[in-house]
Amino acid sequence: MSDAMAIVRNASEEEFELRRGPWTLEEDTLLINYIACHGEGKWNLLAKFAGLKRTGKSCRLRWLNYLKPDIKRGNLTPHEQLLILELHSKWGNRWSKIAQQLPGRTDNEIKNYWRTRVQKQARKLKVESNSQRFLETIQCFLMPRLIEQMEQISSSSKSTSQSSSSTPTMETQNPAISSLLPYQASMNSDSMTNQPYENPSSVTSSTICFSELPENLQYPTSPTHAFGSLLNDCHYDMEAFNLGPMSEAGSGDFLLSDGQMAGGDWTSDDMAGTVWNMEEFWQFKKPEE
DNA sequence: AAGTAGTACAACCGCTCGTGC
DNA sequence: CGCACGAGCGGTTGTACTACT
Repeated sequence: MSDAMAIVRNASEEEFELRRGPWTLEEDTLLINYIACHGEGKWNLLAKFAGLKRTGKSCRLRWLNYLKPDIKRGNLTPHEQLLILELHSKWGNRWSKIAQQLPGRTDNEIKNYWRTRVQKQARKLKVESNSQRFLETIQCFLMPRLIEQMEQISSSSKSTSQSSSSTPTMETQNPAISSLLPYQASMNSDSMTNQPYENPSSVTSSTICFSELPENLQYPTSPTHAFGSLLNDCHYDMEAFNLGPMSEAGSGDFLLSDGQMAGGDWTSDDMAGTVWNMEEFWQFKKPEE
């Protein structure tokens, strides 16, 4: 059927018309109530018994991506963006696997983020989004800038807030994340030590300012090139960065320090305003054709 | 204010995988 | 082994919203 929004008739299976398109409040309520009473699973039967004129597939998707109580709304924090970049460099388009490391975020959301923001910039740069060159660009520029931004948030919050938050941290929310932190011991930045991360709630605006990038910044010909030119003043331990293809799990993975992960409520509304501005970032000089 | 372009994201589709018979 | 079915995954599309002219 060419008309994607057409009503599907399948008389052999259903005596009613299957609904498609946006969910209504009534449908959402039906689905929520049914799952509250009977739990998830058996989606086709669920759709039938809940009185929903939807496919089981559709119900499952609606629940997992939108209605589930622990779904986190709002912009991705710098920490989450960094984690996505890191995990994607490791696992590729394994969105569900990546989503498992970001509590409250769905694979769909992460996929959308990657396609609409990251890949779009790759296209602008005429860099193949899955190429080694693009991977290097991410590693050499995006990740350090995100780390720097998180560092700024950290130091800012330390100076303005001494109260420790009782809000669950990313680490405590998801033990899997804390297990992904071999990187912490390698980061030599003064504020990248293992100090507990304070609640950054005092930070209300922390959009990365990429105007700090050198005006004549060249597209990196190598990771070393990029780090050397950009991060000499940033106190990063270059040895700590695994600048290789990052495709293998294990030692040397580029991961966040414990201090970055713990203590801060990265999910707070304040942090939701910390949209990492990709457009500003990509202002550096495009590679020669 | 209106039209247009760009963006974000919800939803759908096709495919694969696992399981039970 | 092969089939049917449910579940899940990644890719793609449609559209509402926003920014820009």
